[in-house]
Amino acid sequence: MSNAADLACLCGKCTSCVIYNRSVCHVASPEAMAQLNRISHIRKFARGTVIQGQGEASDIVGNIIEGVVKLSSASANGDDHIVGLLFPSDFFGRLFAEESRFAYEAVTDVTLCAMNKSGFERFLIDHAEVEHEMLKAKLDELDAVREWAAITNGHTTMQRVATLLFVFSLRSRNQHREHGDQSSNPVVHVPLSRRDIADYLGTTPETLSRNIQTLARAKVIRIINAKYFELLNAGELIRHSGESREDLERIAAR
Amino acid sequence: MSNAADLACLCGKCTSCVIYNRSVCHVASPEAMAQLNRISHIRKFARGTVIQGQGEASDIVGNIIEGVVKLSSASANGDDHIVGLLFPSDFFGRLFAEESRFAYEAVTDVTLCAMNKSGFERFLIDHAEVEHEMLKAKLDELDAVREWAAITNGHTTMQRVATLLFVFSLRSRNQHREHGDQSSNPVVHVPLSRRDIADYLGTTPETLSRNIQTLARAKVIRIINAKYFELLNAGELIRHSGESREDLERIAAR
DNA sequence: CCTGGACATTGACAAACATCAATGTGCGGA
DNA sequence: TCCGCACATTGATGTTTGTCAATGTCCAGG
Repeated sequence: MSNAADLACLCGKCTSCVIYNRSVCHVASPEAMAQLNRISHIRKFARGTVIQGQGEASDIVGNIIEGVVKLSSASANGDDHIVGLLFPSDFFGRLFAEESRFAYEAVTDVTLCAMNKSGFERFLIDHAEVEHEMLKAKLDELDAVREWAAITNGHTTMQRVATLLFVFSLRSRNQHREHGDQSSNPVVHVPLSRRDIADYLGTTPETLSRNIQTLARAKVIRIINAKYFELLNAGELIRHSGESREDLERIAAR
Repeated sequence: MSNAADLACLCGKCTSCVIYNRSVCHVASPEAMAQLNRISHIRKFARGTVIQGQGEASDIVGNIIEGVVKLSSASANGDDHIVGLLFPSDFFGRLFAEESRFAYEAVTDVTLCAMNKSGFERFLIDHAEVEHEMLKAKLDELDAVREWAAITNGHTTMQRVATLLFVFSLRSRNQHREHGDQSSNPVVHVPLSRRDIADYLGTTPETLSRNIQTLARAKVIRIINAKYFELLNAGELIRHSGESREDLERIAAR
């Protein structure tokens, strides 16, 4: 991809990058930052693109600047499960392994701050302070994955659906208000298809749909269209999730 | 615990430690190893002991030398879920966080190579090669947790039970043979109670028991007692798991 | 503007699972 | 050795969920 290189540093200096403060880059020294600027370049992927296939050799890593990426695992019998979602500022790719155990697929159009994997690995070994930050980020991610596993494991489908909707509502807080009206109800944007949501929650599109419609009939949410919901009654949604508000906020925070 | 300090270095030099080759320690330089010897000490916990409570301040970390530790998360409504199991050579505790999101409980009698958390954190920052190894270990763990989540998520209880039994059979391979007879069937040791297994698999003790009995009636396994099974037909067990043998071996490997 | 195809919803039914209750089993302490 | 208690198993039953099939809806491309 020759024009990928042309796009290098489109983000300007890393310090003006929109995800700078939330990504591991922010601990890099000026010298390190200059090197990051050299080895990174902006790449864009259209919705639906498999950026990295399951079991494929892994050669690209980086940070997500815009969009959502799903991490999925397909079992032998054909059905696949989404084991993670990556949002802006999340690190993308599998460091220090020959191949990736999971497929990475763009769920929306995605903009990536991409780097050559082995190049970034060398960078990390030379810059212990960034590697240290990476370790901390991965420890947080480990907690988050385990927490999500605990939720999908022992809860009813309704509880999972409510949890997902509320967590997404917290994530898109202040991002979407209908007509910019601050006094109207929050609008929740879930950029996944029903099938993807179902795979993420460990259920089927049919069961998922029934639960969403039940919440709508109970006037907890209003379905604007397939990917947008108006949150009518946050308290009821929390009640349906079976989690405490604090737990939900912690889950949304990462 | 005054006699804990007395037990320091009971394992002799770290290089002769039974888990040395599998733990992060093996990349430490002689100087680093000497320091590890100074800050670590052996601690033992009886079966059932909560080594660290959920949400408690985290001040102890280390490697598991012997025994099994469960990592669990209790939700507001009372039921708790096991989000991980730790075996010998696995790292114990939550680095670089004020408190632990999960409870750590000794499932069997446990021997730990324990260190003060902040002491080990300082050690890691001074020894980038060990921190690098820790990062690699945590990346592997992340893959493993996601893989396990994919299994518990979208499979039937029978598939999960078969998967667990087969993975444990691979882990205890060559460890248990009835009467030392190498030609007899493998003996699988599952050191968890039915409730713990159920919590780990996201089901109930009753459903779990029914599935185990079904496997026994089908002569896939023989129940020796509650925690020991003889593996009569590995191929059938794999078939019931719905996974490929390679996937199961990878899961068992970590 | 119309149309085709992908996606979402709804319905009917069967299978899997949780729950409640009772019975069986094995282990450790008196 | 016996007893009591925790744990495991079994049974009966109702709920939840997956599956199969049909219908409805939305959007992009002609």
